[in-house]
Amino acid sequence: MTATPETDTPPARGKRPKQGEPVIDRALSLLAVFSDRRRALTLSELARYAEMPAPTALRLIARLVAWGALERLDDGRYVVGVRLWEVASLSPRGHGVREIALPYLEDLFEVTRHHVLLAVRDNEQAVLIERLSAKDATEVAYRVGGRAPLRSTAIGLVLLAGADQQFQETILKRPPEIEPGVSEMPEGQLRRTLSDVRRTGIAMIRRSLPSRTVSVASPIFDAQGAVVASLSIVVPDGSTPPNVLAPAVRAAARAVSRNLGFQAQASADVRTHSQG
Amino acid sequence: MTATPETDTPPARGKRPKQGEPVIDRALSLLAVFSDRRRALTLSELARYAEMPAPTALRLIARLVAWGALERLDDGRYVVGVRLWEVASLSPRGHGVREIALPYLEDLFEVTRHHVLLAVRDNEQAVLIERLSAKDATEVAYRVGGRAPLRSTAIGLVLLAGADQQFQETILKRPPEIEPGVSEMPEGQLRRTLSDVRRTGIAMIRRSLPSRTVSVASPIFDAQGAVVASLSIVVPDGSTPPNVLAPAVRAAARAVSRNLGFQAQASADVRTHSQG
DNA sequence: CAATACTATTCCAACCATTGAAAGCACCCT
DNA sequence: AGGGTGCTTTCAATGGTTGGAATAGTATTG
Repeated sequence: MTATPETDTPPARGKRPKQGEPVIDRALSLLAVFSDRRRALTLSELARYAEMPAPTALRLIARLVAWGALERLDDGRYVVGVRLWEVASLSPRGHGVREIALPYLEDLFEVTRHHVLLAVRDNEQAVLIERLSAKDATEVAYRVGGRAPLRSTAIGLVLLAGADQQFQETILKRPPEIEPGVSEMPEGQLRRTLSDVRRTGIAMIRRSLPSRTVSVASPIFDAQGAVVASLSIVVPDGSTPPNVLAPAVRAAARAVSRNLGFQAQASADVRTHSQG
Repeated sequence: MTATPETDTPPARGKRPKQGEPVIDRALSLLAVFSDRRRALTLSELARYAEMPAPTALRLIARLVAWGALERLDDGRYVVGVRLWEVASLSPRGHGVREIALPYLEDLFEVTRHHVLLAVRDNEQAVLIERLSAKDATEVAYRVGGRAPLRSTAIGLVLLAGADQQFQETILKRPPEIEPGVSEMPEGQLRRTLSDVRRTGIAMIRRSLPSRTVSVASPIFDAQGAVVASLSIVVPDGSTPPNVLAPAVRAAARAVSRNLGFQAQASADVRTHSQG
């Protein structure tokens, strides 16, 4: 124990690395370290990925564990806790829509026996809120809680088509990302597609990875007529033809919309549409 | 909330009231304010319920919103954000079990067309992880993300019966809570019931509120043979008799267990059981 | 239409929770 | 035994944090 008040003890003081960041941000960055691939992490892993010293990480984690945001496994690793999940279940755009939509998703699922998806938009991506899949269903690209691109998925196109003009322009201007298995559309075609989606209430996309599938999606509106979510079905390419699926998907989406207080308009275009 | 000023507040000396609490705890206490009844809150509501000055609350909330843990509505109120939901979806005991169990829940649901529930234990309560319900199903007491007592629900009894001895004793010693609609068991009977649940793999409870229902639940085991979740079905009293439901519920629960890596033992008692 | 009441936001100087290097433990592996 | 890795505790310096006060905005009332 060095308890001697030294006078000449300025031992090459290293700069405090990342001091200055708000505590909450640090705590949240710890949570953000968790991902599909990283569901259980050790202290040092958390500290490393969140870029902070181990003692700091430990202190923050201790608080998070005490509250229940994280849980500690027997082997010492940390995982996201049920308490956090519990609070998160109050997210209107998370479990909120889900709760209302689920019965209709189930109906659609039972009839078709194919993947049924529900997603909302968060920033520039679609977040998968729910997915019903048969045990023996074809492989599917995205998991619940995961994110999907807006431009290259049916479920994303619907959300993009329903977003405010300004946001759409931002995305449209962006150079197409290259994603394997889907053919990205040039800006012109994308514009036309979005317009079609708005008009018909249906988006359709074919992709070849991870397996050859066709997706058909339709928008869910809230009471104000805004697109709040997107409902989609994914079937193996070559099984049920899309034009047969479309009415079922649209009907399911409409049913959910109605349940959200949306008054189906007599007019064809419910929302602002750009050009004819 | 009756605003009683001088409850435990020290002499109003103009001193900092509650300074000294870790920032994270405060931030988390803000999250904890949200509940089934309080899904959208104003700044002042949040500050009031979390017991902190408005400026402090605002500052913390700002960070939470920036990260996406909270979202701000057009009317200025705050709700739990999708980003938080996204991270929470990585909770092994939350979405984790759910993901694996869902297909089997669906099967059970389709066959029976009654409420199918999935829950895990968190502390002294059961947390509802999933609930499948028909659109026209009977009213049910608990919602997904909500909590249910261990002693007076079938789904809870299963979790209690599967908990470690020490925890069980703690609960058993506790005086029975009075919950309307269910008859609480005295300690002796409860002990016998728990033992039965362990032996048979089935818990059954009848309740009269919010409607007359019968619940049948069965444990889900992980690879180590520990009870990690509980699967239950809730039917209107007088419809399908419990002894008909039991096998179906047990089978579904076992199917999930197997999927979790549980090796069904030949022996009857898989886990430590107290006394015969 | 002013008065009242409430909520939201900005400011800022005092202050205490926060910080991370260092050192001590506890386990591996070889 | 020795080297390595990861976890935990300690502690003094410090800068993020704090909340009263003031201001602006908004709804309600007389």
